[in-house]
Amino acid sequence: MAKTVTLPPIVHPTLDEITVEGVLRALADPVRLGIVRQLAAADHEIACGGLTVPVTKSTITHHLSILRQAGVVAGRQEGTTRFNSLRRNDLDTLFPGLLAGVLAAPR
Amino acid sequence: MAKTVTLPPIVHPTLDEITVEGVLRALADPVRLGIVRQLAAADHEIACGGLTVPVTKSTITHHLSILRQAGVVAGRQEGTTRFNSLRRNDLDTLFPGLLAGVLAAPR
DNA sequence: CGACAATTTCGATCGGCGTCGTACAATGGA
DNA sequence: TCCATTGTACGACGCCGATCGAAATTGTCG
Repeated sequence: MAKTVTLPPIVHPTLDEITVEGVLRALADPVRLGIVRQLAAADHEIACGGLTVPVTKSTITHHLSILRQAGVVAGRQEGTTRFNSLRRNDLDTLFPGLLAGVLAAPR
Repeated sequence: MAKTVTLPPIVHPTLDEITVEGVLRALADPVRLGIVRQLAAADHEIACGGLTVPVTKSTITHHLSILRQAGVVAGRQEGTTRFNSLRRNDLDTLFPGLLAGVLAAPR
């Protein structure tokens, strides 16, 4: 059998668990905003190691955890690699225009 | 004489001085988010004392200062009273949809 | 099995920020 | 002139979060 999912499943908040304040807090950090921008620019998944950020790996893990708990980012496990993607549809549903407005900012 | 403007003029950032991260940081606080919601709901100016928030006066002053420095709120002095209003047009110009998305949130 | 690679977890540190109370300044009216 | 009202300035305190390094977990490949 090829099924080897021993890792604890990654938990994501459901739509009704996502709060606007949580999302704003998650986005209100330069490192996390950079991560979100990279995920939005390349509209495919990106592994932790594929992110360009000026912090260590463990700090990246911390930021991704916050982004996931806030409902901004989704994570998918594949082997030892974790692929991250923007929950664009969900965010657009809850807070239409928010993400677009943030990403429209030149800087 | 009726003209008595001796107070230091309130400074507001110009459009090119407003950053998305500054705005997000300003909005990422429950008290400040409440203030913004009140200003948005009543689309007229509100004095500091007219805001309903669970903190002391001096803390309100602090939060309004942050909101003003971030470019979210504009202040206008009239006598001893300071009237505050949302810089809705400016924010919509810089980050179209952001404010709408935030205000669309049920909670 | 053993080595390596990807990521997480843990513990510790350190700075920033939200909060308050008090004192202070400015304005307008009695 | 004196006082009430409105808001600001300042100092202090406590807590949360961003950061790092080291150790642990998990999976893959020889």
